[in-house]
Amino acid sequence: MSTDLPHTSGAPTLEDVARVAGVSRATVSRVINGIRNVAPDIQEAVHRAIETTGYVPNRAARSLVTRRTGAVALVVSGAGDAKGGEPFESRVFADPFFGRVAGGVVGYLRPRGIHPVLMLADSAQTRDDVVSYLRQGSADGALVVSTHAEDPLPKLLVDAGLPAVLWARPARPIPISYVDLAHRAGAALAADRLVARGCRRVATISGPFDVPAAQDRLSGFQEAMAGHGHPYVPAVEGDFMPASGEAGMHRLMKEHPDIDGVFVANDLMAQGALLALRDLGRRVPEDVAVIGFDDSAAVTCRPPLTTVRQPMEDMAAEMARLLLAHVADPDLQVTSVIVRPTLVVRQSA
Amino acid sequence: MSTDLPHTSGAPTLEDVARVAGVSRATVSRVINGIRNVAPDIQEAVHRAIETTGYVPNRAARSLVTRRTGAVALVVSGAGDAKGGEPFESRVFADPFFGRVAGGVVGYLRPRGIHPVLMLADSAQTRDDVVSYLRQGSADGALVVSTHAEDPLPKLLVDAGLPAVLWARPARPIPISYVDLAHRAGAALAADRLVARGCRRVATISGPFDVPAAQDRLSGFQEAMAGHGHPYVPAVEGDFMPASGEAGMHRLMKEHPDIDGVFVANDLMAQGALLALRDLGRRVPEDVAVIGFDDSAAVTCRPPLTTVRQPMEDMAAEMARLLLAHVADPDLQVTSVIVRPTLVVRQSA
DNA sequence: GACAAACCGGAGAGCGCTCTCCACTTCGTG
DNA sequence: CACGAAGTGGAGAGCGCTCTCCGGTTTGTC
Repeated sequence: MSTDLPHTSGAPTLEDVARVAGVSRATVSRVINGIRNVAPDIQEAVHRAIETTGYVPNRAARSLVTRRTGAVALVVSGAGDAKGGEPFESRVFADPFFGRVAGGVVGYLRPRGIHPVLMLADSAQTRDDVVSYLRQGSADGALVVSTHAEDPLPKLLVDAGLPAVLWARPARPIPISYVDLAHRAGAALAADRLVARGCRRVATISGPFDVPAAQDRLSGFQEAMAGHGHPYVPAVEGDFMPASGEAGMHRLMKEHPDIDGVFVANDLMAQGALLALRDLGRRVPEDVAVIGFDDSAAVTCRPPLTTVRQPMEDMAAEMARLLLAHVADPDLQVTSVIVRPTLVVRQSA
Repeated sequence: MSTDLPHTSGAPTLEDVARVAGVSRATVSRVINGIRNVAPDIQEAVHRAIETTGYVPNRAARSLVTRRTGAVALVVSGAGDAKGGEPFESRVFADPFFGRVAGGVVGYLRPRGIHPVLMLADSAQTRDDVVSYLRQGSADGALVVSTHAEDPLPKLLVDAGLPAVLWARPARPIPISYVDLAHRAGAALAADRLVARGCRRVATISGPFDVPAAQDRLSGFQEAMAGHGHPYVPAVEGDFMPASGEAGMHRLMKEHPDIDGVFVANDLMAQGALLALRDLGRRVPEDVAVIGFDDSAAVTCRPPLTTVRQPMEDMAAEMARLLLAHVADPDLQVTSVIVRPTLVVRQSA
């Protein structure tokens, strides 16, 4: 019969399905959303009608009434103008760190039928864009990874009453949920290992002092070394990039030629440090033991890097879980999840 | 006056703005969307009303009527079960290749106020999810990066009449727009360089034979070498990962100890090849010259890698541009954009 | 000064969906 | 056998926005 066809061109609507199934729109909606009891034979008829019409619910119409989108923003926030050269987006996404976080988020969200929207916030303008984006109901909440400590975005989100979860504790305390690593404990793991190996002259290459994680790793390491009877640990500051690890290692060896153990605040810099050590003719781990942090680039190093593993995928998944909880229950209390790192022993220490 | 306040709790709507500005909904809509002429003083009044109410248009309501979402899907498609071990999302996003593509896409899309939705398609189920996602109007089109040659997703998209643009030419010709690199020309650049340096015994480490780009790089290189009077070029197959480059290099040197130049089909494998060469005590470039491809990991190599640069960010931006054109005009003809690579000379050759 | 042409702003009809009533069955129970 | 409780499905009111008509007001032109 001709009335079985959609009445207008374009995608079939609920109305079309209802007509084909011989029921009302409301019933079809119930079947689709699994609400209340609908007699089995009618459910069956509706499913058949959906099948034959090729119906797919319209997301915009649905979220107009439910006030939910089934999307979350994954925003990378930082200072775009910090260093010249490449644009922010190139630097950010090229970092394996981001990739692993994205992987963890997607791994958790995908089975739940929700997808992350990639956003970058590197200026006042783009930060406002993120807030607007959420306010217009384009996403239900935000997962925020800040590259800079003083990032104002988290506060903007809190002030706007938008659900959000942060990667890492914010520099300035604000009422927002976050997931972080026990950096100090991780650094202590490295210190223990170095001492256990018999290293006597230990140094460290830290991350930028203005990022809390870098501070924690540094002070955690120094403290643990102090506990092992080494009150003074030479330290140089890097920027988490390989080149700074290389330069830092050179400086360290020049100033303290007898160093026999180094804790480097992330794997990327450790990679550079390894290069420097090789150039200087020092064997790793025989002459100098090296421990990295993150377990991000460890296997591609020569020798394979002993490192403090940060389970980024798990942490990212945890962020997603927390965010969905906040979205489901706006009154949910702010919480923090601190994950414990583990030491992965390979060959460099 | 009390009527200036939104009549209900929740976000202000067009209606609220209209009331405050003393005009109709339609006029506010016109001002916001910049359609037709609205008297300057009224525009002014509307803007003020928007300001005071803190109005933000509701995306769902808007796209319900415009049938546009202002979002595109960025889908990474491939075979998830190919190799055991880590889940697909971890492998994919950890690859700097993906990061650069994402960066290019975001760089182009962001100034236009549109954001990519990250999706993964690694099974029949998830491929259907992508199609459904687009069909329900959650995104206006798809940017597809396939990791596998026989990926069925592009065809599904074409069959569903959904706007989509591919990264790289599909293995099987289908009517879909794509952006690709002139791989053969790039390989020829490498051949020319090696020959110009005086290399006499040249070999190559190729990518997997089932990916078209790898084939093109291999045959393009062989052909160019033939043109230089070298009809036979020893070749081993890798999988684009560092370890396979290292293994390949060892095999090559064992079978042909007099090799003095190698073209490696991507930088990641070249990185591994460099490691192998160092282990074998060969100096680069004095004993063996090495040229990579992509310019992705080149600067972190020792020595810095001479490589064929693939401008991924530009290509990704071009994909985005093409997709938006297809979205704006559904009848737009299918096109392909082939980008020319350049040789970046560093120290390895 | 009259008439058309341009301009401006309002009314109102949906876009496709969810969800709250309500009416109608069908049971179980005293 | 009557009566309320539970279960089942329909009607209809919006969600917030865009956009087509249309009527009213200016402006230009002979």
